[in-house]
Amino acid sequence: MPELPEVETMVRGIRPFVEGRTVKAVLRCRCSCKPISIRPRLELLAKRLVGRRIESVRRLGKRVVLGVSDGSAVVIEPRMTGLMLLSDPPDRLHLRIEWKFAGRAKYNSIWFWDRRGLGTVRLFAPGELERTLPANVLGPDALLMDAETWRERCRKTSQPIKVLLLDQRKVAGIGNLYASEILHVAKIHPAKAAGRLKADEIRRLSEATREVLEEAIRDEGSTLGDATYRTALNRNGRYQNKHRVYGRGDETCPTCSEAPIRRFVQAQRSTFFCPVCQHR
DNA sequence: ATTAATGTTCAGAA
DNA sequence: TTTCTGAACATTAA
Repeated sequence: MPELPEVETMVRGIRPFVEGRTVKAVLRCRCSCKPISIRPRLELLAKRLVGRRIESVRRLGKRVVLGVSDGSAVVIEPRMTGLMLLSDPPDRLHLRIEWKFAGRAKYNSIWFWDRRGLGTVRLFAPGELERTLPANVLGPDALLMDAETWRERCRKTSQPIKVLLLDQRKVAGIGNLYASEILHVAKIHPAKAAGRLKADEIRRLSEATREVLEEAIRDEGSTLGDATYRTALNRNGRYQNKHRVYGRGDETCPTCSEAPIRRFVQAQRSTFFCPVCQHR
């Protein structure tokens, strides 16, 4: 499930083989499943991109953005199971789009692979991305948040802090897995109202967010047992080995060794926490 | 064999 | 305005 660390890993993985290169072709991969959402349709997308250079590869929240030489931008949204790959997809059946580049390097293509097919690919005209995703739609990046920004974002809301962490308008990049991990490190109960967090809880939240996300990036993200996330070069992430609570219901808390991790549902998603470390 | 669960985003309802 | 629910989809486990 690509969240900030996984998307950052994809971006860093493909960047050296994409930036500065000219698009030679954009191809639909043969795939018997329902087609994913591509706007404009693939033939038109190809026409707009072929012959142009990709000047930048960056991450916007949980999205991958390819900056094109004419000022337009390709935005890839992996959602649940989407991956950006340089080679070796988990299977060929769910390859969706291939971008081919002119010239010869170690890798001359990138692919968007997506098993469930909930991912999307969109071309934004110059300036359109800034208009479509203004600050009130996409909050500040989780890695750039300081304690003061956290305080402002959490103000005056009864939203449980775990639910707030998932709200991309409040803060961009955190998903279900890292929300549980961050709150455990910060020692904050996931159901606590964000607006009632004390100053030192806000400080811990700010520090835990950076700590968890940066370490997860160093470990190239989390590859769960039944999930399909891999790096651009078909490696497993390693951060799953360091998960403290996510997916560890009934296991003893690694921090206090005093209680089993508990699972409950918030906003229709699983939340994991330690009732001792994260009291009240 | 059917059903639930998985977790991100958006449309539409409350 | 804000908050919530269901749908999009494919696969696996129960």
